[in-house]
Amino acid sequence: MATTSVIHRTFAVLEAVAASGSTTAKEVAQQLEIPLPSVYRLLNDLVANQYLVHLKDDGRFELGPKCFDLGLSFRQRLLAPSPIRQATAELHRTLQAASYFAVYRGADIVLTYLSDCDQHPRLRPLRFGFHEAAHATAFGKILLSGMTAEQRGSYLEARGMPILTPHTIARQDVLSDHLDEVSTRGIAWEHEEFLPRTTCAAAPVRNGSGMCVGALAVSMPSRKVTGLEARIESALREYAGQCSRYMRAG
Amino acid sequence: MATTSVIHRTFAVLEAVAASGSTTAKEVAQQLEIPLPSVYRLLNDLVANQYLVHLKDDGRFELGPKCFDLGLSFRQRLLAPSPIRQATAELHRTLQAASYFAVYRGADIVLTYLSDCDQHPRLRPLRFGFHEAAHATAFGKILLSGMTAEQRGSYLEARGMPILTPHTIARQDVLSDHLDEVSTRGIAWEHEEFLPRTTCAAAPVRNGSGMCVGALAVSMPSRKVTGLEARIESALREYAGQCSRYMRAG
DNA sequence: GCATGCGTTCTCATGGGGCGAGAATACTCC
DNA sequence: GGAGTATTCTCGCCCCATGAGAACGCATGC
Repeated sequence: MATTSVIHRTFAVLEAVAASGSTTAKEVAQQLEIPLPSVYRLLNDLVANQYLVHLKDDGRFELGPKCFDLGLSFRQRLLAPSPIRQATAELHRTLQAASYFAVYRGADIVLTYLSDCDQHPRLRPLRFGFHEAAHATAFGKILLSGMTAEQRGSYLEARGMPILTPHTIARQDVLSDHLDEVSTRGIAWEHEEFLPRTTCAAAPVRNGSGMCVGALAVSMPSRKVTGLEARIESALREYAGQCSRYMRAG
Repeated sequence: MATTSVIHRTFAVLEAVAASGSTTAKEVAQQLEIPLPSVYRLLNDLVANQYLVHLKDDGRFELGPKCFDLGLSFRQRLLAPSPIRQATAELHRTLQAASYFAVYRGADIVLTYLSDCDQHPRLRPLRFGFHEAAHATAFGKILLSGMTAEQRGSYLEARGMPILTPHTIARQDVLSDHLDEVSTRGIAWEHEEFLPRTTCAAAPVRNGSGMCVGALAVSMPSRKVTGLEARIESALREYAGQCSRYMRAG
């Protein structure tokens, strides 16, 4: 499948170490079904490149500093710019709800900022860099609705549409109709399709050409939403508009 | 030098992308002096493994989500346990100074927690995962003094003793004498050897066998230190003692 | 001291597959 | 439609990754 098997293997080893936190050459070998000498070669190469460290005491391997550096570089590159962060934080304050900002990244959809607090915590699986389940999140719907039909098709093809709750939209045609509506309304709602008892809403952020480039979203316990729909939508539009203004300027 | 050149090359490409934030195949090729087709092969393998993404719009390559995952795993593995973090934070509050906690990690010396605030900010280059310049930091001196002579020798051999300020100790024999003193006093001072106008101090944290396993440290503007030396030392000893107690228990 | 076990490295013959020049293709922008 | 650029394909060469097996180093136990 992958052209160069060495590289694939190397990352398999690296990820095996990452997953277990701390492991031995033997464990990696039997887990990945690679002969021991080869595993040692790979591990040593990874150590030489500072992606692993070899703990001499007990002969275990763990992640090395370069792994963290990569993470930092990724974060630095992707973190939403300060005006966007501010708008997201104000949305959080205004609606008393955890707020999110997401963008396209190549073919992907990625969360690049979150604003929450102890009273209004983020949804558990959501974090900076989150890039799954677009079909079941409000910001995902916004960004899916901004794609061309074929982009969206290959996106859903590649990732599938996992069923996360009884309300998750699991059929492409249903989703497609739903996204048309999202697109015309300029707001996406997500009612317990991602997590039980949780509702999200999102609005698009556009650049100078009017193209959708991002999504601003909030999450709330479903019981708190009733009656506030209009207020949520107008706040989303308001702050998404702020973001769009920044996008047009920059 | 590295046995498997493929792996070395692959990481060279990955790091080139990380360093530039966003780059093209051609730039990588001429920067690393690797023929273009080979660069594309490596880039595509990295994309296939989710360590890079290929931005279709402008044909640039950037870091992929797996990079962030690695960073998270590293952080999760290394972050100091909660009692240690609390002790470090209390030291910060007590002395009104940014506080740090560092440990051994294989042959390395790594910062695994920092506690600071706007009034008492951390030293700029210091961050979670920092693992350089042990000869010029207080916590580094503590942990170097806890090594055997040959461990320390090979450590300094491998990393050298870069001169960071006019006061940086740059000779191994001088450092060695200094570390003997540190070891007997049970406190390390660092006076503007790492950053100008900045002074640090550290105390060892020991496990049940009395072996040094960590270092608790503070940094302050040098002008604020005068007259407080005794108070700083006793607070360091106090909270390092708390950490040691935790280490004996765990 | 000798035996045992485990982690790690070495040796070496084999052949899979990585390599890179060059060409071909797929784009985009005038 | 043509020039320029980004990306992939082709293909034969030969390098070097591979893995079985053995050897080494270093514990611990008897």
